[in-house]
Amino acid sequence: MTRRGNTRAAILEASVDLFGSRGFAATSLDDIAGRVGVAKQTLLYWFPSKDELLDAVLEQTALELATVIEAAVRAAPDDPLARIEAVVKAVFRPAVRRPALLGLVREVSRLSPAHAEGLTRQVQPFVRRAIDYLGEQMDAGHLRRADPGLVIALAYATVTGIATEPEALRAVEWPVTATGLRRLRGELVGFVLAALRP
Amino acid sequence: MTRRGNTRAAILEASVDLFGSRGFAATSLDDIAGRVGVAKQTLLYWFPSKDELLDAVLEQTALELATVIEAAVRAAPDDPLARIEAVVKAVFRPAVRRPALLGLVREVSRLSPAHAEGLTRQVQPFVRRAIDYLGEQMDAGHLRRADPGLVIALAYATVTGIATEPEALRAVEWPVTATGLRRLRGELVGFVLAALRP
DNA sequence: AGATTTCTCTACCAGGTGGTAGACACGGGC
DNA sequence: GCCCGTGTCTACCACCTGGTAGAGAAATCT
Repeated sequence: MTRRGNTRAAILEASVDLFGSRGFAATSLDDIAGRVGVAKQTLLYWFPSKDELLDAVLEQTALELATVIEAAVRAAPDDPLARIEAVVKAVFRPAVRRPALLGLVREVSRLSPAHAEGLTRQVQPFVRRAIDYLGEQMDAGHLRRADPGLVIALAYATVTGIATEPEALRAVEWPVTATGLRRLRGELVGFVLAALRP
Repeated sequence: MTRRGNTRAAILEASVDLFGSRGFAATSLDDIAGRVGVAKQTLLYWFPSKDELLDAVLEQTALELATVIEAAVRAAPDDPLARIEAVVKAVFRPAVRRPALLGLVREVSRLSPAHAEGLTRQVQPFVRRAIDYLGEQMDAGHLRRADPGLVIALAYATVTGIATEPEALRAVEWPVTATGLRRLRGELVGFVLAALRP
């Protein structure tokens, strides 16, 4: 049929969803192929092995998230709290629309160090810049004094955790509806900002 | 050889470690058996299937954590912030000693709803009590006004996230040494308390 | 002592896994 | 018209998975 050039993209998208929700090991190539509507061997034509498919998926995910975050930072005013709020909100949107995205990032800790390192290296410059920025703002008294690196890790853990663990929300009987999620976003921002305010 | 009655316990312990670190699907019965030093069929003697093994593992984990938390709450003074600090510290210890413990709790979101529900039901009374307590303390002005249920979920996400994602710490170049972890604990407590202080 | 229960093992199986080999269809360049 | 590269397929394989059947050793009971 000589599909349009989007087979590869469709495979990547389905892979993000399945790897991110069920986990890498729990997802078979047949699962992905089935969802895309293509034979397994077509996957192996585009990506020589499951491992390399994973690499590509991780890279694309990191890119997507980086783009979203970068745009949010650029659009926000200079105030650090406003910027942090913008980033949290920016990450929240894709997290809700496509929960598997952050789920995949989390999956990284379960994978081989080799895969993890790739993603780590990719976010490295962002982290570096964020640490510097937070450090300055703390020195200026605009943020609570703390270790900037850890603050990033903690905020990341909070946002990612709440977005990827629907069971935690069910446990506190939180309604997973549109309005419920909007309120959740508000509370999430409130929580993180309160943790960082001087 | 008629081992002492601890074969079952050894299987459970190894299962927590492996399910919690690699994930349920990525762990085979042979992996567990190998670590315990026993044949795979011995596992299937003690637990009729991999699924029921998982159930037992989840139940035991919930019990362990509940015990630790209960003890911490009981020992802490009546002040809500002091109690929260005590709980965070109490959870931090086992989380560092045995990272897979919390990793397993997190794995729940990837499993079938049936397994998740079991654990949810088990923590239900705790959550209920915690929500009531936080609500009262917020009314009394001892804590920042927010939705008590969500605050619990958020604090849980923060603690679990930071404890189960070594990659996040590596990304911000945090030293995973004894003193590094002690400082981490301090920053974690500081973060959560700052988020909850009125 | 003999029978029974408890615990662990070896041997095996059906089904699913990631991956290989190679055929077939299509389109563009000559 | 012919060839060649691209993209997709069917057929197949070696291996690993969870799980079954049943035997054997040791302790416990009678």
